[in-house]
Amino acid sequence: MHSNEREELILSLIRDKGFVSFRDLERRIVGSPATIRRDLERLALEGKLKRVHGGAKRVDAADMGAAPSSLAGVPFHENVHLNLGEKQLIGKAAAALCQPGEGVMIDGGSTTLQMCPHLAGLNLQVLTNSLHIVAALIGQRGTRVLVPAGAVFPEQNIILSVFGEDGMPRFHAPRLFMGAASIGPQGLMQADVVLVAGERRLIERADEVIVLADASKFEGSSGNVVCALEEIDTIITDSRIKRKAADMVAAAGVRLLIADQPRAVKG
Amino acid sequence: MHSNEREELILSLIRDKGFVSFRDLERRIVGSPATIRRDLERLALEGKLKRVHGGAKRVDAADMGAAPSSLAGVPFHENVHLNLGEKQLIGKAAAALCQPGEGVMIDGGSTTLQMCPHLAGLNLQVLTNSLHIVAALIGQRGTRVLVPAGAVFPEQNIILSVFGEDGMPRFHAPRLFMGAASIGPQGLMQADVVLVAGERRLIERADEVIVLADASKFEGSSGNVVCALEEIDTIITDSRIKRKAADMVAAAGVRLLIADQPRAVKG
DNA sequence: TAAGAAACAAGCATAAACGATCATAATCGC
DNA sequence: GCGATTATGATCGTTTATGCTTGTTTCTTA
Repeated sequence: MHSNEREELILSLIRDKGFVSFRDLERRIVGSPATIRRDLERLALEGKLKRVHGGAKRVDAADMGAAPSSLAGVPFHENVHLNLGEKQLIGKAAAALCQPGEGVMIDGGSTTLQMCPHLAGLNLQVLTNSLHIVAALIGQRGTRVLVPAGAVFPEQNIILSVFGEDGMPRFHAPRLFMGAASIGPQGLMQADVVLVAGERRLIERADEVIVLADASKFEGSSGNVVCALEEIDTIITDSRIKRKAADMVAAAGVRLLIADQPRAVKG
Repeated sequence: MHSNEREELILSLIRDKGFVSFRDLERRIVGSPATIRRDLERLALEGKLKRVHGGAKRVDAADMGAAPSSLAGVPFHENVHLNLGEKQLIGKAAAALCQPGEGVMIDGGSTTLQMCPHLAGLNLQVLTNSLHIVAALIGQRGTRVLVPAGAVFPEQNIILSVFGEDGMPRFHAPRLFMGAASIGPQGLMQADVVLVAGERRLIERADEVIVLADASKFEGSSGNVVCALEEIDTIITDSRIKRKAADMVAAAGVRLLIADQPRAVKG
């Protein structure tokens, strides 16, 4: 029985009843409990199900960090579902890098979005140009949200300054958290050219640039270069990153954090 | 029987009847009383039900604490439904005052919000500090949304500049559309003092100040004065406005438009 | 108001489920 | 083919869910 078959079976069972017990899977699947667990783990990381003690269940909106605010009424990209579990772990690891009370910048993206739930209570001042991030942070106890001046770009749901200035002349932060469409030898890339200008400005204002990118981001390489690898200080990814990619990153002097293996720090 | 099944059963019973007795759950659930208690405890912690002696019941508004925006008078989401018909007419009349292609400013509020649907296709550039307005205009064909720099105030859902400047130094518009908590001899008033500073700044940037206020706004007079009647150029209201209020407005030299009787322009 | 019954909370024991680690087999890429 | 990577199976210590017991609180009713 191949992993494809198992995966299909598991997901179809969950689709039908919303939940499968581990014992049920043990009966239906030829294979050791360990294999089943690994299947569940993988599928959970991809955001296709949610693991619970004794089995697994369907993912619902509450698991995706959907913001209650009306701003979140803007349809999210399918991207949010992709590798959801990994993004949640990466987001949590990124949030752990924030010092209580400091100011940070958070760029828009489905991965950086997963930082937000973990920022409550840190009393941060968060500058972001992403309305998705604003919606996720709004109403969070102790978190102050700052936005630059500019025009709202509805497709990306971000604010970009239209005059030369953006009303945040003196803002500087110890840390900037960024997403990425892909990361390759050329550097960090975004699929959308509109994003680039805004991100360049954020980079200039940060002491440390931290990039949140799950392992899949190291595969393709299409897009517009935002910055070279050398400009990045830290990349947070997951353990499925290929050795080759990890070597490339290390060669550029970038610190690499593996979110799902907190102790394993390569580079 | 797994915790998911139990959870689903409990919540569905509560959804249907508003209450489940503990004995009822004991009969339906295979498991010890302790397990059921723990389920109820957990669900109550998640806010999905409210525990009462002998069972559990649906959570209602009284259990959820004061709504966050209720600090500023009537909560926004309730306010939206109040006098909705009049507000829609007033909003439509206000939108009719906009010239295609021009830049306008729209202050936050449940009445100004009703302008938004009628602005599509006018190719306006709208500066607003209200995230509610942003959400309503976003994705609208031909409308460009501008926001000032600043901190997001979650209770009012608006952006207020925190540094001296707001990144819109050269912005000036022929028209500003404002809401109001009440209008009296002292002038235009808002229930929330936080709103005042932001609105003052908008007023300074406008050639013409247009206030959207249904007739009920002329009754009470509690709040903080934003500007005197003389600073207002136009008020759009509905035909239920009292003669006395209309006279007061006219005496201040304000143009009064009646939204539900387009031809009747008093003053 | 006081006694009895029901409901409840807290602590403890146990078995199932879990995560981590290592070893082995299958697969892939050069 | 050979090394590297990946998938699988087995083991072990830890965590979690559940059930039971005990003592306390709350409701009922006489």
